[in-house]
Amino acid sequence: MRVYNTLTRSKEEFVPRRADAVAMYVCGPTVYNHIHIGNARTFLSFDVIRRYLEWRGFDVSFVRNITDVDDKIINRAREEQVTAPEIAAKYTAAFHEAMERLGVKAPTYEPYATQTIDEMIEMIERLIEKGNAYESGGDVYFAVRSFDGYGKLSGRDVDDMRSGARIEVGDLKRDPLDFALWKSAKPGEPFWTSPWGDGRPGWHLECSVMSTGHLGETFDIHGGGVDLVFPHHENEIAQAEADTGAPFARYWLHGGMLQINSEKMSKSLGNFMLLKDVLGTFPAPIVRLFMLQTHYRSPLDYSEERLAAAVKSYERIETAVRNARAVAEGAAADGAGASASSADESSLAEALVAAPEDARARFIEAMDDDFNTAGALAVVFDQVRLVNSFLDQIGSGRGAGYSDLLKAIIDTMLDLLRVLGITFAEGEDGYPVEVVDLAAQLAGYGGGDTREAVDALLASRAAARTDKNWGLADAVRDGLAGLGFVVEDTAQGARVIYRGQS
RNA sequence: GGCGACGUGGCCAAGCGGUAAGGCAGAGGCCUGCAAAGCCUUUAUCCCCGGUUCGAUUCCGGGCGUCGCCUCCA
Repeated sequence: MRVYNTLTRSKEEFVPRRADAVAMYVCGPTVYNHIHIGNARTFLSFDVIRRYLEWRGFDVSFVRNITDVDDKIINRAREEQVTAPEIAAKYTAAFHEAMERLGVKAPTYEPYATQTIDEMIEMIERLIEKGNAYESGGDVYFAVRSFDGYGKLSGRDVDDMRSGARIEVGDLKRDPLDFALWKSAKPGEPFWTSPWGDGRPGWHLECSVMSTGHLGETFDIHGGGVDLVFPHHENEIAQAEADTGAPFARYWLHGGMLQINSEKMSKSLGNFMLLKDVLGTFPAPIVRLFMLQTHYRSPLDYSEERLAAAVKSYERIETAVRNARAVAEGAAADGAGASASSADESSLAEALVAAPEDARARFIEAMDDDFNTAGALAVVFDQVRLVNSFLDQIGSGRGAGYSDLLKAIIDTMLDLLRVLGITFAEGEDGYPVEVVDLAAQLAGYGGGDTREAVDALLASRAAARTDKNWGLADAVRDGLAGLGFVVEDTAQGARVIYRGQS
């Protein structure tokens, strides 16, 4: 398995510190607002990485924090005239709900900054003791120049940065590059008691403390969006490595930005779409498919057109699964044996036999190469075409004998898609009540059950078609279409797919 | 200005030394009462210019263009 490591700017063989386990940390949200779809992309990327590592047999410890103390939270609380903890609680809950809706697995540990204050204070004390930090007017700063490796992650030279850094009048820093570990509290701000007076931790510190706290020194993977490389991750490294003297994280993985009109989506630019709103229009599997068709490190442009295209490709998979299942189940019911009736059919059958193992191998090959989800999806679509071609070849009613083969390939496809967190709803109903009226009108249905109504409509359409009463047959189909149903005539008879009203 | 990434068919996107996966869209054909779904066929001087190589989309240099970080940001 090879992964791109920002630290070395190259793809490296991935060797976790323990052969059978992976310790990974991903920077979680600062809970001052709903997360937008760009934030979601990063969480999704690392969710897939985590799922893949688990699928490959690693015991994954996945830590993702909640930063619930920060200037932005305080500002937001002021705006909304509530307390900072109320803001944090509100958006933490919203974050959890959104992650669940997106199908992002819950982390193994989810530490909160406000519950780690003691540990942070302890780290600051150690850093002061070692000469890497100093107190100044109630604040504590990290002395960037006291740490040799500063800039190694982002490829910066401390002296180059100096010219660009601004020095504010009355700054308490000794060096403009120094960053705050502890900020003294201003009136009305939340605070904790510390050896340097009442205050709160600076950004960056919580991640160093919480990651090493749960995963130990020199854990395997540290992830986040590329925009966190500097200064956030650079500072995390400085704090943690100055403290422990050991390497902080071994592989630094960074996700590319989600863009809109080729421009980074961000809250400060105001060009963002909230995840919860996007999920209101496009279900989680669609959003995942849309995002995973691009490599996680590449920029990805958001557009509704592309989401709509993802709907079509999702339906392509869904249809293949449904068709294969229908044939496999019908065949199993027949119980009769069958032999290939043509050369094409038998060569396709051979390909089908090899398909599950072949797909798995190619999927692994793609994912082992820095989590190439786009390549992995191509493998799935290849299986889709294989299955469809086969179904096309064997034609109607002759699936017998191929039932197990079809089931095996479908199971494999679904298994691979599950690694990407892309799932399919099973046997949902939720038909609109209007079908009952439609059935009363067109099929003489007298009951009140939506499923029965649909069955009655299909039965009346089948009868109409036998009588070549195309007018009635089409009226039924059009009526159902108006309610969000697609009618498909298959070898096993007519079938209805509910796509919802739109 | 400093650091970094990227530029592949109509749109999106893998591949990264032996002339190009996949998705969406388009065209033609098959199937269908008509559809839907599906199958088959079909669409690429891989941004430009040099260089290395038997051979480059793939490596190196230069150019042009787009984007990110350098301030809060996933």
